[in-house]
Amino acid sequence: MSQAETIRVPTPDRILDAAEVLFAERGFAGTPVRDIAARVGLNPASLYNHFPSKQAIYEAVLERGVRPLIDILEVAAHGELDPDWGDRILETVMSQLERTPHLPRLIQHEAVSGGEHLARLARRWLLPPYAQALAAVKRGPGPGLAGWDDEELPLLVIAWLNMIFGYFAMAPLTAELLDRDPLSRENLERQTGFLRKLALRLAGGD
Amino acid sequence: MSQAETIRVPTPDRILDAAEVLFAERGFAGTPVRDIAARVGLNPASLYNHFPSKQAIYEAVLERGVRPLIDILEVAAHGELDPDWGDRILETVMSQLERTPHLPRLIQHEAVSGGEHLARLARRWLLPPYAQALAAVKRGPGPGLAGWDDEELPLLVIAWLNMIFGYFAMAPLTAELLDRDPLSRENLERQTGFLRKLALRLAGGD
Amino acid sequence: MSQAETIRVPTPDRILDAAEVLFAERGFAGTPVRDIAARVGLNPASLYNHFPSKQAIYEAVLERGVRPLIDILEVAAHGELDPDWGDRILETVMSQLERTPHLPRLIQHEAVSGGEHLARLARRWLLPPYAQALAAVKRGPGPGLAGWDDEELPLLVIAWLNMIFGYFAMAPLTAELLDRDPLSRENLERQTGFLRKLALRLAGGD
Amino acid sequence: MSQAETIRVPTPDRILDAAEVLFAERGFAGTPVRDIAARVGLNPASLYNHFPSKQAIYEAVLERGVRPLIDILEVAAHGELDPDWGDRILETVMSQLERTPHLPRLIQHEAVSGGEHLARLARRWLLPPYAQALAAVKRGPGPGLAGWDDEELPLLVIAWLNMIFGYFAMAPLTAELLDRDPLSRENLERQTGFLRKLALRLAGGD
DNA sequence: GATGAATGAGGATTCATTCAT
DNA sequence: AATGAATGAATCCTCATTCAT
Repeated sequence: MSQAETIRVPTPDRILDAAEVLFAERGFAGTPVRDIAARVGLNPASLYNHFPSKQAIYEAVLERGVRPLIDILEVAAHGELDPDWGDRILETVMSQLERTPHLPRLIQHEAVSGGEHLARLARRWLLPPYAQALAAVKRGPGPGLAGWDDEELPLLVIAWLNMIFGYFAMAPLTAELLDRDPLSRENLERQTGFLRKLALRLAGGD
Repeated sequence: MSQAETIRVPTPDRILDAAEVLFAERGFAGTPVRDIAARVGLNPASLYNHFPSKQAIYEAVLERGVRPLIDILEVAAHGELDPDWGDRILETVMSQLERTPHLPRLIQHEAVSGGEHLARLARRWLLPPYAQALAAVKRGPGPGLAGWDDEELPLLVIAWLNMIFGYFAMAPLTAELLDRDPLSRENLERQTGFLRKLALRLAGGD
Repeated sequence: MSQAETIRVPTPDRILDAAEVLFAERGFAGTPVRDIAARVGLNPASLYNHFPSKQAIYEAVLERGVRPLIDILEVAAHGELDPDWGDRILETVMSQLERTPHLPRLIQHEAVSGGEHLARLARRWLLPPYAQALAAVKRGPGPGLAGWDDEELPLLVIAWLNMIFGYFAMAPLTAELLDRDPLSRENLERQTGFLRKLALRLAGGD
Repeated sequence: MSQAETIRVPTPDRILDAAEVLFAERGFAGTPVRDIAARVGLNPASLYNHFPSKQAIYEAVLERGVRPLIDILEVAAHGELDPDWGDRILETVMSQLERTPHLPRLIQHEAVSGGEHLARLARRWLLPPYAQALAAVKRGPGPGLAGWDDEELPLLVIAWLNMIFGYFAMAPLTAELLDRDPLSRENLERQTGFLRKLALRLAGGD
């Protein structure tokens, strides 16, 4: 346990850690390389010993952050479609996002920008899980999806994504509105419970 | 009719038009004044005849875009709470956002950044309508809000905002995912219908 | 006449003047933009109001310097082939180079580097006059070219160019060797006379 | 014979080999240490195990390249002044330059720059052979130097150097103009023959 | 109102060099 | 003898802004 303190996090990871926070807060253009370096306690030039460019850092941050989510969805997509299927995904995703609470903001930044980044981002990372989610929803897990047309399903998935990611991405704003920290463990659990309830209603099975 | 062509849009408005698009696409930091000027067909220096700073342009864009939304909510808050209350707001908001489709992305940029901008933004523009929306929901419009606790209502409002605004803000991404333009009149109407249906379910009145 | 003093040299020209000297002295890579700006009495950023890049400045310097030489050769190529033809070219070229004594060093820098610059340089500026010079020599001006094979003529032209340009380009070195300024009017005249005499010998018509 | 392949060129020499090419191509300022290292297949830091600085590498390259030329001239200066004296020097120099074809470009770079390097270069390496060449010419080797004034002799020597070195230094340019490799054995022999013929004419003895 | 020119501050990145390993 | 990581000083260039015209 005292060992944990002496574990040396490799420099590239420390760079990505710093960059993740800053990119999430201020976006790509709003984040000077210098600030990333300062946060790592490094000279800006040193970053270039580990990454060839700011752009590369950005992409590495995205890759590193999105990967676990994709894995979750992939596993879920191949898992059993028992009645708790939806709950399990929701809970896994929420607890993963709790670990990387900056990621949704980063993705939001990206999505909102709609630049070239996005194209690659969407094709490489978002399209597959989106397709999986859609497929899963169509196959109808446990509670069923009574009352939704097939052509409404994509909108449902998107609305769902907006609710989950939006909650994290909008955290700074929500904090202002609610006057409390939306990312605290307590509030995250409340939000998870809320979303589960909401899902139930949307599934419309009751 | 040929008059329409010769209508001279005042320069400040043309500046705000250009800035709105660019700020929405690339965020504040990612948008050089030069690009705004170029889009208006103006020398960068000329912008300073109309606005004192880039920052001022940004705030004017926000103000101009958010104002109508606030007005809508204010009117709605004082209007009659007939059974169609929710539908009317939804439709008015959606059609207003159709006219300024970049605005949600701008707000997203802001919300996601959580910088100083946001504080003012929230206090001046978002808190009031949020409070109104919350109050309205609590008073229980037409269909009622069966089954939600009082402390869940804020989360419900936020989720609702995320769904509405997210649809617009994520348009560039959604376009990739759905392979069609989410902001076309047809798709906007579909989304409005979808949200109405969704609201019904959330209200839980069935 | 006192008017001449008050003539304002346009800033772009002043930039090119400064750049010409520095590029000739230290080459492209060895010349910081900052130094060019300082020589003009300008902030480095200001250069970019007149030229889009350091590279563009470099090319403008070359273009501006080489143009008159090309014009000379073009005129000469179409002029009469009287016995003094060679002398006239030599004298015109020498007096032109006297006015832009840095140019040969610049060209030397370029030629010696053999990079992409050179390819364009050669094709656009040097090939035509070279071809003209070669053609002129072949048609045999006044004194004739007794004793040289056709296939030796290109080498003769090149050797000739090396002698003319080399004298200017090597001036810093020659100054060391001769212990006097090779670019002084007096020495330039001596060199011109020398080259004329040398040309006579090479032409072989003794 | 298979031994030739396994001969281990000492690292310092491999460094100088790489540096010679790059310095000749791009000059001192235009050549990053990193590129030299890469060409040797070494880490940039490793160069500093063999040379104390980039500058030192540069000077070592010059020293190594110029030394044989100096030796040639020294031998020649003390050799017999038989009628073939000039031819012998010419041929020895040409064949030496054939072995280090980058050297003239390097010297050109230096000469053209006229910086501090040059001063030392000239005093240490160029002045002595220049003086020798001048003396030799004055003493009048074989064919004699009919028709040149004493004060023209330095110019003659310089012109001569320009022709010899220029041919190598300008090779990249000449290749463009002549559309063939000026440094191929065949063309070098042609050039040697051409220069011999030219020397004869300049000596003016016929 | 519009603009060309100017500029201080800052932007990402490169460079030569050092040093612990 | 080699290297990965670090760094201060530059390097080219962009940016928001000012000001005289």
